[in-house]
Amino acid sequence: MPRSTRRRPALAHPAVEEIDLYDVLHALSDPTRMTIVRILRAEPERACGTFPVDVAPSTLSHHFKVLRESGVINQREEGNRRFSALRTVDLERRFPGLLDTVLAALARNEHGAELGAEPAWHG
Amino acid sequence: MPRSTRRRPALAHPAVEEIDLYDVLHALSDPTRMTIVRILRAEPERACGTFPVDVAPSTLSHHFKVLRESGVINQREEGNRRFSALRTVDLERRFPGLLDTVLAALARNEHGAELGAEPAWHG
DNA sequence: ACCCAGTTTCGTCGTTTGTCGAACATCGCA
DNA sequence: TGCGATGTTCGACAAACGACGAAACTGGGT
Repeated sequence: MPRSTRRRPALAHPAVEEIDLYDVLHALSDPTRMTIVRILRAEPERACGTFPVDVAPSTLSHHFKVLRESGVINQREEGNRRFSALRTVDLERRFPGLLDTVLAALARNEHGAELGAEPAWHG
Repeated sequence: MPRSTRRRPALAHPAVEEIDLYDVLHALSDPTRMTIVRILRAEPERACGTFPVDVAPSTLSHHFKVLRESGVINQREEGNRRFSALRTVDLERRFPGLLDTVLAALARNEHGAELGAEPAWHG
């Protein structure tokens, strides 16, 4: 039977020129996915199951799919596991500075609310 | 009766420190809202009804609400009209470089797909 | 051959989103 | 006082989203 004959369908990744800004922004507008991205920036690659996010495996798989199809991450299969990596070069080519700026904003989003605000300001 | 006695409820705007990154990214992940933001960057202020977006007034009102409550725009009432303005200073204070980077990315998102791609590349 | 560990796919559920039309409110003007 | 212009609020609706569990698939041991 098509046991090892049938190849698993290749993982769909958009080409660099096809990465859509709205898809990227939507992908990044979810805390779980943003956590994945933040972790992924520190390491070149990481297996799916090793992310410290508190959701069911199927949910995690869904988030990886969103990230992959939006062009934010690249997924590579190795044996049983699936490794994910940030498409930093591609993203930088398509939308220069976007990833770094968003990740810098993320850092400010977390501990920035209480600290570091000058007196008061309207604008 | 409370005709001019009752004040209209003040428009809710988040304080600078309370602007949430996820709300901002979500607000910017919609084409209609992004159009509003792009137009608003060119002019200091603009009345709601004067935006060349092809949606019903109620839909437009909804989008303005999303933009306002996420902290992207400021709305000011003047007589009958409601004027909107980008909170560029606040956004720059909260998330430095974010707005400019996203708007630059938007320009590339539109005419960038066909042009300017070197041979080919995987990453 | 078997089973286990790692992941995805499928179906479902409740919530949110974007859209609209209709009704309501407010202001300025005749 | 009434009318028109400008916007909002209130349902309604389909589509998409995030979450889950159950089932299925894959590859590596035993």
